[in-house]
Amino acid sequence: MLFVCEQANNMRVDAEMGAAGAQKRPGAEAEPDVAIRRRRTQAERRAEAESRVLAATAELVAEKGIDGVTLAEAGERAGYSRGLAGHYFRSKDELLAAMAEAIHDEFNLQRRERLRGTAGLARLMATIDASFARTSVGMVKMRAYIAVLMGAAHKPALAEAVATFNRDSATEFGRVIASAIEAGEIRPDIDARTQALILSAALRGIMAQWVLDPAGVDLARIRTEFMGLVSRSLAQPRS
Amino acid sequence: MLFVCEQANNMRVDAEMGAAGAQKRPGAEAEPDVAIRRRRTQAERRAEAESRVLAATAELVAEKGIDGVTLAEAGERAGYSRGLAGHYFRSKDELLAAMAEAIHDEFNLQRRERLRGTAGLARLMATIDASFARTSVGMVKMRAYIAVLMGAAHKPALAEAVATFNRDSATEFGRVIASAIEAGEIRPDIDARTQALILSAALRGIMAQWVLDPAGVDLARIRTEFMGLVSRSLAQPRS
Amino acid sequence: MLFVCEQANNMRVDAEMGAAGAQKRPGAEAEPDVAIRRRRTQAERRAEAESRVLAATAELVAEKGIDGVTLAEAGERAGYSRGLAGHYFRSKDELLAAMAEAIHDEFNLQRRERLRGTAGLARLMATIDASFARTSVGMVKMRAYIAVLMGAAHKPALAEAVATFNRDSATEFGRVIASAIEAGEIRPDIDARTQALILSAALRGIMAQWVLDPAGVDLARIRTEFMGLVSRSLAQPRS
Amino acid sequence: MLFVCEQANNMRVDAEMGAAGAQKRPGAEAEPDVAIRRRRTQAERRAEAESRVLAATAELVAEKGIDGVTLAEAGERAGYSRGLAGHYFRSKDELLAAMAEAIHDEFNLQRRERLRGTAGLARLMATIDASFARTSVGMVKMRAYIAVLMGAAHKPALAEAVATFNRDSATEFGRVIASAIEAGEIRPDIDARTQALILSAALRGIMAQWVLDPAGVDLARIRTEFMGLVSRSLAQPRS
DNA sequence: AATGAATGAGACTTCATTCAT
DNA sequence: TATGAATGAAGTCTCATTCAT
Repeated sequence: MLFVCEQANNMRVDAEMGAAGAQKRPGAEAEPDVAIRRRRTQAERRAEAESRVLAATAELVAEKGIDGVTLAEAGERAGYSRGLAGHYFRSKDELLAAMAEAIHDEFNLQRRERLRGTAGLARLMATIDASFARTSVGMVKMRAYIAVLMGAAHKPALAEAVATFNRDSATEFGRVIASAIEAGEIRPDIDARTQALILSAALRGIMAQWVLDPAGVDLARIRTEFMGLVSRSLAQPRS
Repeated sequence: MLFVCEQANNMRVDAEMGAAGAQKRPGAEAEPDVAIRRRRTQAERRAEAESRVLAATAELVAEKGIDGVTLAEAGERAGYSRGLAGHYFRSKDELLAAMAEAIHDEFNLQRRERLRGTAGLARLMATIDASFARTSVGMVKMRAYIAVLMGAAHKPALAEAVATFNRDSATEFGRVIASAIEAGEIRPDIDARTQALILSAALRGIMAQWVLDPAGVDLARIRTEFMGLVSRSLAQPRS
Repeated sequence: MLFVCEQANNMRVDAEMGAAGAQKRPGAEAEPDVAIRRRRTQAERRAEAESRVLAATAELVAEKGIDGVTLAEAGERAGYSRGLAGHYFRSKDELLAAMAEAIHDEFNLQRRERLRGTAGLARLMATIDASFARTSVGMVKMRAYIAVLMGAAHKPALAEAVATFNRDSATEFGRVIASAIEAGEIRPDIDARTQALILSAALRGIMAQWVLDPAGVDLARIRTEFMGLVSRSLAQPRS
Repeated sequence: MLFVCEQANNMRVDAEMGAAGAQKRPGAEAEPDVAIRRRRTQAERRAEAESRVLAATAELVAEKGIDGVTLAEAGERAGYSRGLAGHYFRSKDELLAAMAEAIHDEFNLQRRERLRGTAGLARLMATIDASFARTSVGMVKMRAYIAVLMGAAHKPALAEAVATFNRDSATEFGRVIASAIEAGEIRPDIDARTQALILSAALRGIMAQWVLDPAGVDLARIRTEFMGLVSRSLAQPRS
């Protein structure tokens, strides 16, 4: 099971190639093609290995929690050696931060696709729907995501990443709500920023509850009821 | 099992002197009575020491997370020896479970007091309000509480306790909503059980967000908006 | 093979007992004798174990150098578990620092005994002689000592200890030379401080050479020649 | 094998450009000549790269000690890749041995220049002076030199090199002293070989002390006092 | 020739747990 | 009962070394 998240990995690859380009070593000028092809291949191998390690890390986080992961197991689960994860990410914190970013990027990608072409209240609903839709990719990523969110309380390396998530999420919701208010589709007597935070936090709480007890949480029903709750609560009342 | 003292760091000496004071109360009496009183004193000491250890554990969980706690530090933070926590609770898992129970008991006590004499929609609102009110005791317990909730995903010892929390919370909310529906104060076209789960999870999500970023979360405002959101959404519409 | 160095270990023991005394635990007042005897026994065991670990560390340093020592091996060589050295000294740096101090203390003790009742030029000669005499306790300690001295260049934890050694050595030599000058036994046209540094450093260089190549260094002959060299060089010329 | 460049951190680009400049010297010629020139260029590049790696290694040894050096860092510090040092020298031991030899060669070169045209006691003094003069090239090489000397105790790869150093140094001093005795400039009642060892070891001890604590060691003053000490001690007394 | 990807061994360090006092 | 001594397992991290490109 691999991460798609081409952004995160490509960025890494780009960085490497950039560095390699700047550091042209002697003897490479004669056969630039060969050199470039060689490096690309190395870089690709590395990118794929990193991707696999991140995916394996997510699995392990989902299974054992943030503190249950070990660098060695992440490497092995990815099909490599015990030392590889440490070799790439230097420390457990960095590994976790990279994993968090990868998941976040993937979620963002999904959300953007779902929101394409929506606006106003419909866009807000689509945003909420996208949160529930994430669960369709399976519980592993969601468990890892939730674990990262909570782990931020004690791991500075994660706190940074999570702060970004929060900013992104809050501004996204806030913008949508504000524009729906302007469009007259959402009642103007609410505070967009506060509502955004409430919705974001509530969705996370629901997802957390789901990953903790999938059998006890009927997610489809919750999705329906939650969206009804929100629309009844925020929709502009008919005058 | 409740926390007795808010400040876990009181010098142990104080505790001893308190106990000594209690011991010297009356005059001299017959043998059996002395034995009984002595035993009571021992039991009291033990209870107080346990209580302090649990409070210290909660502090440490709040600071460092479930996995950051160590038995030795729990004992020391409580003002006792490195070995005491292990001596009382045998293992780290049992210590954590006991701590979780203690926090839950305390929260329950608070809630019951707040709900006394309410009914229907008002009782639902009071229940929600009680959740926010918990935060007034400070962030330490709430952080520990959230940590326990999330830790349940990977620690069987906690899973049991958290399952109880969930049952309690869901039934409490569910009962209140159902009775409010019966009373005609809440619209009947919602599913009480699902709404209960949503509210419970949403509140937890909000609390989690708060403990993660207290400065970024205006809890008072959220309380107002959230209660408005709920009442608009659930209240029986005027026909 | 144990360190004698009662000072270092006693200090540790005292500290522990002092702490224990201050931290009187409840229930201990009734049988102070038992309590004290218990603690003393524990403390003694601990002191002996520490002493053995330090001696084992010195052996290992002599064999493999500062960086070749491992905490685990120090514990095992001392006849305990792999974890003990780490348990006592927390870190490799602290272990090495403690070992350095122990050796220094032992050397100081020896020197003081040898100097008892000497003065003037004779005292200077006795000081030099004491340096050579150290070698009689075997090469292990001397190798470890030299290793510590040089290791100070890269290990802050050792640098501190070695700075003390240097101060001690320089002031000792300096005082002796200065008083011999006053007594008219050493020519006054030399700088006592500089000569002290030269003698101290030269002796260390000789010892280093010896531990590096014991077969190639005839220490007895060097002792004679060196003392002749110094006395010819420093003695007050007959007018 | 000598160090070519004092500043190891010159950009590699400079080296390349220098080589390129050398390559463009004359005009176009016949095939074989071109081949030869090319090969010479390759060899030169290699020699320069090795030299830089060795210089970088000396820097790192000076900073972090023998065990603190890593192959990767040696390559990078020299301005090349992480793999180069390992590629050239196969193993860390060989790298260190090569570095030791390079430093020794450089020191020997300096000494020979200083001794040119001296004889007898003056030559002995010049030899001593040369030791102090080494310090003028900066502390880096001297620190590395001392580190190598001490490292020989535990690293077979260095032991061989250091044995050579010792032989060279002892024979050099021994020869000079013996010839000065023959010339009647040094008293005949000393043992040349032993004195040689003493002087050599003493100088090393002084240098070690200096690199450990440059601020606390007034090298100029020590040089003066030490040479005075030696000349007073060894010079043939006027009959 | 040169780079850097990958491995695996080993050290430090931290604790839960057991046990002696 | 309470303390803390001692063990040993595990995890993080760092590198020397090998190997593919």
